[in-house]
Formats: sequence, structure tokens, C-alpha cells
Amino acid sequence: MPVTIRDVARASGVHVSTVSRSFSAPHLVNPETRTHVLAVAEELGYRPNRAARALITGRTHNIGLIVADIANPFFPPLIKAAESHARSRDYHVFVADTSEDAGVEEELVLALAKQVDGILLCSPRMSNTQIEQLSREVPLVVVNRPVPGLPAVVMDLGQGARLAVEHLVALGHRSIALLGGPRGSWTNREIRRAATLAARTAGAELTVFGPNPPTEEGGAAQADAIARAGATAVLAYNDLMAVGLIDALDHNGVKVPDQISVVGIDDTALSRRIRPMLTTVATPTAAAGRAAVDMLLQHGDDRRTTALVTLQTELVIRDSSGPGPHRTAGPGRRQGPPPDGVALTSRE
Amino acid sequence: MPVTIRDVARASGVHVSTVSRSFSAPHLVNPETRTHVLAVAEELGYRPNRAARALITGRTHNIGLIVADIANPFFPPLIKAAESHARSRDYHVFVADTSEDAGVEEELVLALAKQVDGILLCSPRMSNTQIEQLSREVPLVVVNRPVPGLPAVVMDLGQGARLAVEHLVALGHRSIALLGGPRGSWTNREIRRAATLAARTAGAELTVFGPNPPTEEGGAAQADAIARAGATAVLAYNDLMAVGLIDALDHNGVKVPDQISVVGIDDTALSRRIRPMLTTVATPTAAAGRAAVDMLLQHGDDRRTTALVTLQTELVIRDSSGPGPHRTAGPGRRQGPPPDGVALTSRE
DNA sequence: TGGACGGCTACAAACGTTTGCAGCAGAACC
DNA sequence: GGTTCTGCTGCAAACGTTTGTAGCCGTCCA
Repeated sequence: MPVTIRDVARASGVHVSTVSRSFSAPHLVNPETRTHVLAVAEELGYRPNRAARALITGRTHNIGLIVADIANPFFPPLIKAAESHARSRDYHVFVADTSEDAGVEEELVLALAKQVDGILLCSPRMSNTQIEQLSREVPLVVVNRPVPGLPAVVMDLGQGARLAVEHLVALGHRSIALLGGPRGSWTNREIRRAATLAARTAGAELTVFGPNPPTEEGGAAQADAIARAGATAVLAYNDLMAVGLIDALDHNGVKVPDQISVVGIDDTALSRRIRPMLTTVATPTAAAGRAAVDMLLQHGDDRRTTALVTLQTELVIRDSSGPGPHRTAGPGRRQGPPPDGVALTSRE
Repeated sequence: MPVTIRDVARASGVHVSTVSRSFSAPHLVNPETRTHVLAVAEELGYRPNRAARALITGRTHNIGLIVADIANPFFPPLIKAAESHARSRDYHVFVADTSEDAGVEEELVLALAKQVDGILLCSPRMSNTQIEQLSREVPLVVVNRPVPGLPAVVMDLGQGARLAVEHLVALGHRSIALLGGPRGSWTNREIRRAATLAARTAGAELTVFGPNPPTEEGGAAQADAIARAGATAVLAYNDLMAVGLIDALDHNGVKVPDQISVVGIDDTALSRRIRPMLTTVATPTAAAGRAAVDMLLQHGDDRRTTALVTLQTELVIRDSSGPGPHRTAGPGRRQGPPPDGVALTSRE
């Protein structure tokens, strides 16, 4: 016995269409009538049925948000920001988790397609062509990967990786390991590309270890290989892997940063919580969530015109990176980007 | 130009009702007809419009999941488990975040009410009467709080707090601080009740510091007061606060566990990542998420009969708790519950 | 051989909205 | 005083499904 628009119409002595317009087209109805209708609706506790509305208007006022792994600390701030931003625009958010599986990803997009006005696809593992294909079923905004012809929000991790490598080289490291992320990740390729270039430019050697699952275990698993290879510094695909690596190194008696420097990526909450505090590349995840929602909601051609939003990253220097064997006189290692607090707040 | 049931009907030469039944009531349609219809539907890429289905059946096949703070590491595993479990039963999940605000909480329940078949209300900050009132609008399952007459899933944190206090007393602590959580949290009251009782029973003194926001800052803020009060051990409302506290103590030159022991609650991923690794009360969050979904989906009277599910907690002893001043001969502090790995997997 | 029945399908109403169109009153204009 | 216009409201169709009912045809049993 939920109260419908008809109940409100009856109780306020007007036609349903007038009630409808009182809500969705106020300028078409007499102000007096409208306030009366709204009062009655309020009293009856009327809430429009969005399914019915969706049926006729074709717009659900829902959006989908698909991530690889909710439990990965990179995503919650993004989800939180996207959800809250969407809600402020009267949209609700379906959240789904693919468990890093491209198949599940596709399935989820298809399953959600008819139920949402668009989908935020975060860090997809599918191929570009698959994504393009799906974008014909439902509007898509891709996060953390540029897909030709589709609106996307990416972090400039090329720059981030370059900053990280330059930082390590400046500290005196010449043999750097890149702890790679998952296969299929654009971010991973981008980091690899930029890090390789930066290392070559700076005259350092960079070795890639991977691909690996983007988890602590993935990082830990490469600890031996990296130590054995004689690298004195590591750039990890993300904070989680950096943490796993540091732990495994520590377990093997290798001290960070004394013997090996480790730099993470993402600046998740985790990076300030572990010891040594993690030097890492900060990515503006909350801003990315909001930007993606904005792109999705400004429908039509606009979406094409602002097709790619690139957000800046920055290096946050903490305690997990220290002097390397080739250290020359130079700036103190604490110099560089502003201290944590400032960096973190100013990024917003 | 999305393909509807009518397109399928036309293309396969049958009536729409036959198409509909081919999907939702297979036994009512001739097997041959059905396979043909399904083939045509597949070929056309037909996906039933859930809004339309919801309109007529009254069931949306969506559920709402409302949490206090997505970024709090306690919630992601719960969300993940709930989402995946719901999806396996062909339900999709709206996730929303209240920012620990009771007002937003109510608003969200109402906003979601018409759009879902039920809502999982996690760690609500509202009053019981408010919750009961809302449950007349939409089926509710409460997590982390028992509400009379409503189905609920709770963790036995009374037991957890007791175990923690007994552990600390066994280590020789007689002056214990309880780092309280947020006002309005049932869990907080429960912990307080059980810890107080356990301390009294064991002949120890327990002082409550709080309420506090359930964040690192909330924990850090009480570090001075706790140290000044001369407590030698602390039981914190959650891991996040424990971490903040440990950090602040460390910053003041107070060593954990040498000078003060700290025990957390929740066993979030964080607790194994920080140093010292956190002794904490493990809560089965993933199991809670699944149980809550199950309770919600077994509609009708059943929901009443299994109105309260209580999940067991257990103490996971790690490195943040150590001997206190009144240590007597006794079991080594490493004894007790099984080691991490076992405890963590067996809990599932 | 007639009737009952069972298996299958078509018909049409309904779900709760939105929205183009028509109608109506009064104001404004000439 | 007629016409046009404006502001408001009612009417009814439509959105894409589900589902109760009725109809058809063939089979079975007596």
C-alpha cells in the first residue's frame, strides 16, 4: 500500500498530471496549487516511483561504478567521492566489483546497462575494442585509461613515474627495479614507458619485474628476485605492492630505505600508516571520482568535446626512499614537494 | 533504439507474453518455442528492462547498502562480500555513505526505499525508534546493532572485548584505558559494558576516554590524556583509532608495547600492515555481509524467525600487546588463539 | 463418439509515471 | 464586443514488462 501519485491527486483534488508537474515542471502550475499539492504529498509521505519515471523518461537517475577490487585501498576514496557527488546531483550509484576479471567486467556492464544512465568503468582490464563495443550499449566513462573516442579520466602517471625515477636517481640510485602491475592495465604500461624513458635519460638502468597481481602478495613475491638482481631502488605499481615488498624485504633482513629504497604509487591512506612511511606518487582519486561523474552527467556532444581529463600527480617524499650508492653532493633528500599535510590538502 | 520484448516477439513470431514466459516461467511454454525465442533474443541482444519488470512485479532486484564511511577500512570487505553475494542471487547493490551522519542516514533510506527491495543498514547512528519507523517504509536488515523486532546481524563484541581485557590482565595490566568510539554506536556501548565488567571481574581498573570520532585523529587526540592517566594498556574502539593512538604515543616517545599495550578491534587489513602488528579482535565482516544479504532476501515471516544473527569474534594476538607491570608467572604471551593465518582462514 | 482435460498460446489489463494536446477561463488588444 | 493570447488544468497515450483469463487443439478415457 505505498502511496502513489494518484493518491496525492485524489487527496488534493487535482489531476495526476498536475501533481506530476508540481514536481517536475513547477513553472507550468499555479503556485498556490503547487504548494497545496506539495503539502498534501508531504503529509502523505509520497515519494515518486523512480522505476515508473525511468520507464517513461528513459532516464533512471542511477549510475554504475565498476571497480576491480573494492578492498584495494585505492578505490574507496574514489567510490566515496563519486557516490557523494552523484547524490548531490540526485543520482544513485550501483557499485560492483570485478575481482580483477575482464570477463566479469563485461558481464557487469551488460547487466547494469539497462538500469543506469551510464557507467564509470574504473581501471578496466578489458581490451579497448571490447570497451568500445560496450559503449554502444550504454554511455561509459573510463577512469584510469584513455580509450579513443570515449570520455576518460586519467591520472598523469607518466609524470608521476618520471618524478619518482628522477627522485631516486638524484638520491644516487643507478640500478632501479620496476615492480610491474597487472597485465591489461594501461596505467601499468604508462608507468613502464615513462619510467624507462626517465631512467635512460638520467643514465640509470631500469629492470622490469612483472607483470604481477596488484596486491601485497604480488609485491612480496618479487622481493627475492629484486634483491638478487642487485637493484638499490624500486618503483612499485601501487602502494599495496610496495608495502608487500617492504615487508618481504624486511623479513629477509633487507632494510628499507637503508639498503633498498622503495617508492609506491597512489598515496593511499596506507602509505602514511606504515613504517617507514612510504614515499609515493599521489593520485587525486577523489577528484577523479567527481570528474568522472561530471563527465557522465553532461550528456550528449559535450561528452565528446571534453573527452579526456588528465589529473596531475605529485611525488610525496617520505621515509622509504634514501641515499643510494652513487650519491653525490646535492639537495637534502627532504627537499622537493611540500610536506605531507600541505601536499595532501592542497591537492583537493 | 534498445531492443524490447516486442522486438523479440515480432522476430520470433510469437506473442510478447510467450517471450516473457520463456524467461520467467519456462515450464509454461513449449520447449521448442522456448529455445527458438531464446535464440532470437540472444541474437538481438535483448535484455529485459528491469524498471518495467519492477513496475509490475513490485520487486526491483536491487538492494541498498548504507555505511557510515566507505573509506573506513572496516567496510570495504563487507561491501565486497555483500555485493558479490547479492550478485550471485541476481541482485544489484546501491552503495551509499552517510559520513557518520544520522540525518543523512535517514534521508538515504527514504531516498532508496522505493528503488530497492530492502536495505542493509550498517552501523547505524540513528536511534532505535527512528530505525523502527523507517522499517515501515522498506524492509531493513541492521548490521552491527540489534534493533528489537528487526532482523539484524551483529558481531559478538562483548565477547571480543572480554577476551581483550582478559588478555591484557593476564599480561599484568591493572590500569586499562578504553578508547571509546562515536556516540550513538551500539557496538561502542557493548564494548564498554563488557570491558567494564571483565575488568571489574579480573580486579583491574578501566577508564573510559571518549566518545571520539572513530578515526585515526580520534585515537591520536586521546594519546596525551591516556598517557597522563597512567594507563598501561588500551583497548580501542577500532583498529583505525588504535593506529592513530600508537602513532601519537610514538610521537611522544612512548613505546608500544613496551610502555603501553594497545589492542584494536576489527582486524582490518591495516592491522597486519603496521608495526608493531596490531593485537586486535577479529570480526567476520565478509560473513556479516553475506548473512545480511541472506536475511534480507528470505522475505516474509522467515525474516522474523531468524531475527538476530550473532557472529563470533576472536582475539588475534600480535605485537602491540606486551607484559604489564603486574606480570606474574604465566603462559607466554604468544599463547592463546591460533596464529594469524589459521585464525583468519578458519573464521570463514 | 462425446466430454473432459492438458498443454500451449494469445489477449489485454495493469503497474506509476510523464507529456503532447486540448480545453477553458480570463486578460489584453483592436 | 469580438479575437487572440496567456496561464493553468485535465485527458489519455505511452513506456516495457508480467500475469490472469480465455481460447484452441489434440489426447485420453469412458
